[in-house]
Amino acid sequence: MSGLRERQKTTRHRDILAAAEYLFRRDGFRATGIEAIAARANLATGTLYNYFPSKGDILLALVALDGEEVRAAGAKLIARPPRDPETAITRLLEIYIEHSLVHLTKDEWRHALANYFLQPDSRFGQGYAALDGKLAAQVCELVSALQSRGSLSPDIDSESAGRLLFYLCNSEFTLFVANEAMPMAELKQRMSRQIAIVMSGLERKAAPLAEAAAPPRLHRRPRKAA
Amino acid sequence: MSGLRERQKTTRHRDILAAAEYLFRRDGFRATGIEAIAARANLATGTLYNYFPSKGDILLALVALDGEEVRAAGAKLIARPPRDPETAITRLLEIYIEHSLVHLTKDEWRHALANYFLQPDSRFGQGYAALDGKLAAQVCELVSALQSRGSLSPDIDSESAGRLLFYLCNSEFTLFVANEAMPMAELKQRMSRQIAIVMSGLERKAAPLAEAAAPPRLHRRPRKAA
DNA sequence: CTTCAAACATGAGTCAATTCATTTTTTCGC
DNA sequence: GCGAAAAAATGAATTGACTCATGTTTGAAG
Repeated sequence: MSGLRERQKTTRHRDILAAAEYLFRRDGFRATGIEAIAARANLATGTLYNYFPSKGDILLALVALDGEEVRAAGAKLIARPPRDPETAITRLLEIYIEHSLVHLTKDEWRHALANYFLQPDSRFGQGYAALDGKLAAQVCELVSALQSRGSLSPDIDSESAGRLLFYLCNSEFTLFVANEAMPMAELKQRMSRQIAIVMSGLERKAAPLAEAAAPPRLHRRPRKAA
Repeated sequence: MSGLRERQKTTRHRDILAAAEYLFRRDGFRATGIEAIAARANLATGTLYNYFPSKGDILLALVALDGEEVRAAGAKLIARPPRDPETAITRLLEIYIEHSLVHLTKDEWRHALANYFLQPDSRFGQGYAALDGKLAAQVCELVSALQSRGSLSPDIDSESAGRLLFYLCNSEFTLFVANEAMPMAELKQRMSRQIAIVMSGLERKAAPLAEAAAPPRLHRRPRKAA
């Protein structure tokens, strides 16, 4: 492909995101006008729309960038997870929520969530959904790893368990974001209580003697159909 | 209180909601203009804003009405819950999701969620949050009832467990709503898998021999009332 | 039955995101 | 290089939710 055009395109893409990142954080999403972003990125408002289909999509693109960082951080933990399974899960989910406010404010998260629901099928909406999917998959992966290491009962569908844990995290995060006043400590506390409950369902039943007498009732579920 | 004015106020309130309900469903939330709602309710656009602070708040008010119905339906089930605890929980959550599409479309739910995030602190945003809270509380109540009936382990915080179950439902519902194509059957299936996992953490541990060291009061088993 | 203040209704006006017809720039075959 | 086609840039026009200055109705005191 032609060099100049491609390069300018990427440059402008970056410029827009950088301008938006700065202004959204400084003035808030709502108060930041498209014109201001365009001006800061040295282009006309109309031009901006050649790069992003809407203001909301710019924000979702920023969230996606952030998400990629989180995914990488999570992957590191999964590579060498803590021994205690509950600690391992808790750590992973804490990585997610702790990272969440590094580059984005609660205001931005609220608007990102709103914009996702407004256009879940747009290119950037799908990007957001895909990100969520990747993180959920990461939790599933960790559960699976803990199972094959023998720390968790192998009888449970790691897919469902991972989803459950991720959605627990997500729901509490959502609540956290909707309440400007809630401190992160409270979010963590609420999360850890629920993690504990899930883990008690996932842990290897510590009743070796009884198992011989009464076979455990396994909650076997049909495998997810592709 | 003054009769005429109060009555006219309630009437108009109702008229607006009725008009919006009709138009949102027929044309979609976005395509429905404020002017159209106002016209159908026989008032000027400006007047409408004396009753609802924004278009989104009208939708949230509709959701709240719907939510009240769901709460009532849930209360009935709680009054006489199925014997099997997993069935009881599943039924309650299914009531929620089945009811969800009776009066509202996925499009409306998407916009309702978006509007909630845009204004979680507005009067109607808080109303939405309160509704969520009430439903979550209902699940907690059911868990608690199942505990005192002896169907579930009494050692678990019913508050956290209820929240966990409700959020599981909510998260999957959210996914369902974001994917126009997903059928309700898939939503139910995903939900039931995760419910199963949570329940295995809540159920009375069925390992009597191995639990010798555990506090004896765990083994109290009241007869089920006939 | 008047009168007045408060509450309510009105619709033209404002504001900001998005679109679009037009102009400018880039690419590429010759 | 040169001209036409394609791609990108532009900012004025559009759109639709929301506001506000103004006019109208209501309820109660005198």
